[in-house]
Amino acid sequence: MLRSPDRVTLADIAARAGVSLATASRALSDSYGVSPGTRDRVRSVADQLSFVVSPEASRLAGGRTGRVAVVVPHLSRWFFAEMLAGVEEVLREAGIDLLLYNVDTLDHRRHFFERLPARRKVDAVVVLAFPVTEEERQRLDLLGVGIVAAGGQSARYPFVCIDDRAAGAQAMDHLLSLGHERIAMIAAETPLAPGWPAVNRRSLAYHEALAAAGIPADPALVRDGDWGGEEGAAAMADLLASGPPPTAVYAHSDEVALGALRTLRREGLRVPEDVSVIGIDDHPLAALSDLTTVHQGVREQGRTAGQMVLGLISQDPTAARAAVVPTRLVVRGTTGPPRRG
Amino acid sequence: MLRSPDRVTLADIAARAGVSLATASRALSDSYGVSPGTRDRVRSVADQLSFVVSPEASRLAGGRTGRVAVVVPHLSRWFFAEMLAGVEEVLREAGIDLLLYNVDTLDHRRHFFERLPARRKVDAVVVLAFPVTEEERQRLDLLGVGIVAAGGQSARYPFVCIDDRAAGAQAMDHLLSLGHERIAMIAAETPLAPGWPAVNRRSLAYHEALAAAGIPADPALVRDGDWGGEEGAAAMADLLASGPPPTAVYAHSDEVALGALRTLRREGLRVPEDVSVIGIDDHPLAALSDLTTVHQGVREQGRTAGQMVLGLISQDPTAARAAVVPTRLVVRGTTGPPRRG
DNA sequence: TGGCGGTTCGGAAGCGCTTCCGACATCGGG
DNA sequence: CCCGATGTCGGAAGCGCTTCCGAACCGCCA
Repeated sequence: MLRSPDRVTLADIAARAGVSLATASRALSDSYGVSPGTRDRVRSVADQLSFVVSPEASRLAGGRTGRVAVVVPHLSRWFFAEMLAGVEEVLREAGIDLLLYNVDTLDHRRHFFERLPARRKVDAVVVLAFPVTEEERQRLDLLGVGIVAAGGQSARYPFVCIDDRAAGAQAMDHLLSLGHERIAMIAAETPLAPGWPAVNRRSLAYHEALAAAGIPADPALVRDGDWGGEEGAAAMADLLASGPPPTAVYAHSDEVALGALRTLRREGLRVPEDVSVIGIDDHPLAALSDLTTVHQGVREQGRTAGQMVLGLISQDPTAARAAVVPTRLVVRGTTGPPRRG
Repeated sequence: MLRSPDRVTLADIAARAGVSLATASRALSDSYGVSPGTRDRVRSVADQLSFVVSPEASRLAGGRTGRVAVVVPHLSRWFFAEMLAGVEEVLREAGIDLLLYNVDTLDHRRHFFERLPARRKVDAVVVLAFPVTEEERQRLDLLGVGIVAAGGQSARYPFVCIDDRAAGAQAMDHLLSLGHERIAMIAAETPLAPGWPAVNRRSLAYHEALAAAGIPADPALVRDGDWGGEEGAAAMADLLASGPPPTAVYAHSDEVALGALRTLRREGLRVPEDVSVIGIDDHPLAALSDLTTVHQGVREQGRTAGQMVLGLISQDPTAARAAVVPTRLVVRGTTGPPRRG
């Protein structure tokens, strides 16, 4: 049995503070029944020795794990990583450790929900921007801990997200106010997340805005694809191949918009003179392409989700169960009025 | 059938297998001194009840934690997230949990090394693409566990990275072979990582390539900045403001290159007709801007790092202590021969 | 002054596992 | 046929903590 270099235990703290093991434990875990004086004394001794309770022992003895699992479907995409960073920030400040589970393929996803590797290891779970199926929800319930959904609603869990319908409306209104009428939409759908409500609501906004402007929707101007840039490029190519180009393109995400941009440029179309393009996200690299977009505070959503988790863990009944963070239009260089003619 | 909370213990397994607790433990952990027959019997009982040892109890009793910490300086950047995904992939397959620590500011970094939140919680640590100082190395040693550096060498830890000098040479050779002579360099340096060797070696490649081609280096064509796109844009602007434009720009990263690209376009310079631009990374979004670059297998580096960690944990003396993954030039649309004249 | 409810604290029993140590059986060689 | 080496296994002692239970003590009212 190998011993770690530092072997300060609760017993040492208790001894130095002149209290029993039981009291020391209560003092550190902020339990009921310890006088403020004693508590502070124990705490200061612990701080002084930079002592932290062994999570293993604590958990084993029936306490909390001090850990939260975050399940993320696509780690290497900015949106997810950024939101994860937000969650991490809050948890770190609270001294909670973050267990990461990436489920970027259907196989991994199935594996995760079948084996439930987080079982008995965490006090709560954050489901990052993907909708769980009913079956998965049942599996997750087996963990017996609180769950929050970040970046989208899911299975009645407490959630934090943006108003996708409003975001879509912001994008469409911008295009419409510039005078566009022939507006294409490249909708994003991911095989990992069939039926992700965000998509539908962003599509809904498209149709609503068109209707409100008295413009008949043309199904030939709508394409579906995955969230990636290459998919956006392909959809745009398909759009161009099958008829006269639209004067504007509303993409469900910045990555998709960037893909569309590349296709347009390769085809010799000028942006925004010939075609305007708008996305949603405000991806930092999209700014480098001068993409007009709708900004959403991704990191902020992550942070809010982190706070919700903290509330769940501490059983705080006043903790928020829903949060919608606002979005805002960011006009850059890829949108302009349509050409006269 | 899995119940929550799952209350099957080793004792149950032992009883059903007709052995003692001690033997059951040995059988499951593959220790010495158990006959093959007994071991298989215990294992099949465990499988049948889908039993897994409680990591808490196991660790408390002197076993491993089954956890690895990954320290990453900038989660939301593709490079780091992608590499993290690689590490996660390997660890997940091995049944190891991944504890994430993001240290994206100097404060967080100091906090991490001072408090060592990973203390007593992990079997190994992966330091993701940032160099630790001597002082930090000493703190890290306090953890008493193995450490591997991914995405760059650091403090004599086992490492996996690319050959930055070779990568830089690939980029420079491409530019030179196109006939460029007036080549600018936008070097990246991050405040989080002073003296990061990758930078120096990418710069070294610049000077070596120039020298080998018999072209005198012009200090006026070199700029330093952070890794971000905005910094690249600023550096490019500065470059343009202070003299006749170069015919080519060698950027230390794709994000920097994308920034330079934006500045060039805003200034009305055509790419690659007027100015060629090359980066390093092969960022997926850079492909959407048709950026010529040097590809590095980021995810692969992460996976390799994950395997090194596994080797460390299992005390495998044959485990590799160093890996250099190859890079390759990817020619796209932002480079071409210089204009005649 | 006696008794009572409330507060603060200590003793001690585990939580589920690993591993030291020693018991026992078996087996080959002298 | 006996003895020690070898191979298997069980008993039991923790690992560091939480929490139940009850003891001690406080102030207060009758």
